[in-house]
Amino acid sequence: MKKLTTSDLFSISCKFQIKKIDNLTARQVTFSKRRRGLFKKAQELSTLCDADIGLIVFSATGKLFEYSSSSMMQLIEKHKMQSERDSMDNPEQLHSSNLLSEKKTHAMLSRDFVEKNRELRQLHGEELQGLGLDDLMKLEKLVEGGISRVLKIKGDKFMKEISSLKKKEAQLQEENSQLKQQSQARLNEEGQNVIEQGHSADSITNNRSLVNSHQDYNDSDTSLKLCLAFP
Amino acid sequence: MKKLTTSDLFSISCKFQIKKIDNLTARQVTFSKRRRGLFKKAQELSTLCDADIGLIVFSATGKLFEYSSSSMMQLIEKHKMQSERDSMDNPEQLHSSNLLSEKKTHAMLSRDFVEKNRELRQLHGEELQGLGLDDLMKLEKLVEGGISRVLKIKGDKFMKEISSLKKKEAQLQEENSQLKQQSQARLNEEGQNVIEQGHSADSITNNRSLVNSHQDYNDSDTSLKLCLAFP
DNA sequence: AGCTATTTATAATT
DNA sequence: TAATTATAAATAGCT
Repeated sequence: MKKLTTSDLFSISCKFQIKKIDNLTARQVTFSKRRRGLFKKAQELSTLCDADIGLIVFSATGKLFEYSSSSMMQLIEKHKMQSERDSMDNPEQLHSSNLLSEKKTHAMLSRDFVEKNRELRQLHGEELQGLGLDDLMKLEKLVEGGISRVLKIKGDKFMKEISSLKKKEAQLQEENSQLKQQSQARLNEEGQNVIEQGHSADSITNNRSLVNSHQDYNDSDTSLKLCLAFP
Repeated sequence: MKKLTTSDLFSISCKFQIKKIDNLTARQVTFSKRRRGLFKKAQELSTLCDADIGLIVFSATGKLFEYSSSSMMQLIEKHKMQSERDSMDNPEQLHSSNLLSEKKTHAMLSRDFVEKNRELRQLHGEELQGLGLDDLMKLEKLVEGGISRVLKIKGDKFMKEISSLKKKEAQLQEENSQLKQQSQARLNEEGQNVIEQGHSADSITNNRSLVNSHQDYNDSDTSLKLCLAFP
């Protein structure tokens, strides 16, 4: 039996302290090894239990390592959605049914997509192992038969969502520019107003302070002109 | 020494097959155990090597489990940025005219999509005609090999575009509501103004018409109140 | 869920 | 960085 060292005695209850490794080299080596181990385990879990897994690791130096059993993007979207759904019991649930249904569609999409991908991978995986030609051909028919339908539906849904989003964007932009125009128009009318009734120092002062209180956004040019017009 | 069983012989090179566990119960148990293990290892790596780690696991049934050494949101943002930076070497890097590049992306996507579908259908068609087993298998490999890549890239692009659109939508909505607030605030101040200096019928009329010209959107309530306050 | 035999991961070392 | 090995940790198969 190996003799007991001080460090043995020190660490009887917990062999390896889990705390930041001081030595830089050791830390880097450990990072490398454990990272590989972690990724492997993630992959195993995903395969063994049919789980959808995403793993993002930033080294201390900021380098990115990532693994995902399907697509990181999808996974993140799915995660975002789940989070939102989980916090759906909170205030802003009155989210105009439009956005809601959109999210639903999107969620379903993600799920379908991930599932199909997994199905494909599984079939692919099984097929690579020792299957007979017959099985191979059966599988092939199965996969191929499904693919075009899946692709079509998936594509349609994506396109639908994208065009819906673009439409909404256009609407918002429209509304937005209207608001800006109106803002502008109002300022101009205020200017006219001042000119028309501006005969007492008092009213000028009033208007000036009114205008200035708004100059923290993009009409400030106009405001300035208005003010300077009255020496 | 323990005697060798059939299963021992079968699994000399690789003790545990990493493939989906058939038995549901066993799968669930393993999922539970390994998930815990994975999370623990993630946590350890994060602590030991000062890494920033995020781990997202969806069970086969869609239940979400997650771990992150800091904040999942931040991590995801960081990841997104990294990805963007990484793909900065590609065509659409002149992201200044955001919408333009987006349209380009979209167009390319559509084109890719249509093309791939056509390719698939063609292959499918060829294969249905009297090809030999060898050709069949070659084709299969070709198609299958390509599909996952295509699906992955396509999905990623779609997701990217969608989340970009959503982001833009959020921004617009934000800007929009700010504009509305400002509009509101100004109307209120105008109201005050009217009260303070409102001694001539002229000025009232002026203000009223000004207000009315804006009532085609949601401040109309306030506008009405303002108007009615002066019989 | 808890136990144990066994496999796997990994810290230390070269 | 890559092997090697002794040891710790994880976990599959049971109960």
